[in-house]
Amino acid sequence: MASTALLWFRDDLRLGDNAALRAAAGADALVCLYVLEEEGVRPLGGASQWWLANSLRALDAALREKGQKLILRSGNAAEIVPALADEIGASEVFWNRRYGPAEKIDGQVTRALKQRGIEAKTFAGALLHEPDAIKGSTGAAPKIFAPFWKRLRAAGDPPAPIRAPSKWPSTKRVASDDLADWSLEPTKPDWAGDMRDAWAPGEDGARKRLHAFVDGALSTYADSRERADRDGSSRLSPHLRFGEVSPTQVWHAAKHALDAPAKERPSPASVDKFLAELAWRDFAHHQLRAYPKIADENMRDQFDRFPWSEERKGFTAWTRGQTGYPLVDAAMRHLWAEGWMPNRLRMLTASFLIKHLLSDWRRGEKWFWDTLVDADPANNPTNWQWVAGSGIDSAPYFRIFNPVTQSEKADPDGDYVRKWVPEIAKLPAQFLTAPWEASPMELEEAGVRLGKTYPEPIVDHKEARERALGALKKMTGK
DNA sequence: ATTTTTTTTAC
DNA sequence: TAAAAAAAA
Repeated sequence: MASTALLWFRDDLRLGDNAALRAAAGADALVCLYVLEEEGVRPLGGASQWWLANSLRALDAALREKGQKLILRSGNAAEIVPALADEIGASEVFWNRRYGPAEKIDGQVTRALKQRGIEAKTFAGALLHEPDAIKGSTGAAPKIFAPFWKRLRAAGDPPAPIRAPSKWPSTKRVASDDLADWSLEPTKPDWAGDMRDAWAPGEDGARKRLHAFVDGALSTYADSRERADRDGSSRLSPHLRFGEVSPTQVWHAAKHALDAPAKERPSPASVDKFLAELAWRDFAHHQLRAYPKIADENMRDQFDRFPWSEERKGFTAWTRGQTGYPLVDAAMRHLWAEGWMPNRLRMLTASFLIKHLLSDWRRGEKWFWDTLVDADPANNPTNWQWVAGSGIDSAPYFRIFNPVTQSEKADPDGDYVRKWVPEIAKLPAQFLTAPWEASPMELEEAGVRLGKTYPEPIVDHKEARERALGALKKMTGK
């Protein structure tokens, strides 16, 4: 009897290194499905929705070249997947495993399929190593990154990536939603223009980005990643978020760069740093799994009694890039325009919101969730709790970034600030980190009127720092 | 994955 | 006296 397989795509919108796909392609007929889930997973923010729409289009186009197409359905996956499996007469349903609260849905799907006599076949592919593979001396995954990273390294390289199937089964005609009806992309104000220029969602875009990075910025990654004025980041985060490239593919590509001739070879320190960043992604997924409410609850409950400021004006100024601290503002405007900012500036802007404005980290996390194209249910809350100090493994409460010092280090010539805060672009570089220090004459020559064309700092750094240290110290009870 | 203050060291 | 290192937050 001819077999039919259902392949359920989720956060793995790729054909390469896709174990579930490889296995499903062994059937006689194949149907590929994506479900816009309305239950059991965190609803996507605006920027991520834009990315998803483009990634789904890219995946559908790639599948059509193979005689397939991507079937779209929306609703509760626990009902949709078994129903579709029934509809097409599938004997097996394939997917790559995901981790965290979404596992509950997958369990429901598995049980519903079993009742119908259909087998769920699941595979690894979302992380470098599956959560259960990394264990500390207690048998649980280490809750601190350093030992986690040590264990992950000790586990060795993840298995080599596998290729997309070379032979494809036939497909079946199945009704699909129309992507346009999902309204994932902006219409009235089309705010995605800068995103279209900055990104190429989809597996091809991911592959090109990976190669560009491995052949380019990786060589100086350890230093360049700290610089806002250089393209030192890999910019792979949204591709990884939607699984257009697997962390395994990225890991092996970075390691492979060490085999290049000496002249083109990246420094081992840079490769190591980059691999550690990849490991942070695994670490965050472990954290999400251990703390399903990581986006809503402090991991350290002493933060439950911290008197966060409910004030709105400062928060709004932060979201709009109007704090009066040029590097903070540049980064927040960059985020709004391209749906992304480099890691160092995420730390700086998050620190500013939490420590300088005393805003609850959850407000900031939600803003990033809505505006980042790479908004990830594990990474985003993990990193916000890290900056807040409320995470199990996190920065100590007294770690407060100085926005001026950071500006001097990350953007010494002011190129990044000039790009995103053009109203002060004519100021000499020395004042682009702190325009309030320029004399009235220098401000006038640059066409800057503080408080009019560009804000005065909404808080004084020294005062804000002392205020935060006092409040945080009081919270700890010491 | 820091900043600021204090202390030490090196001219 | 200034830079570097250490300590404290």
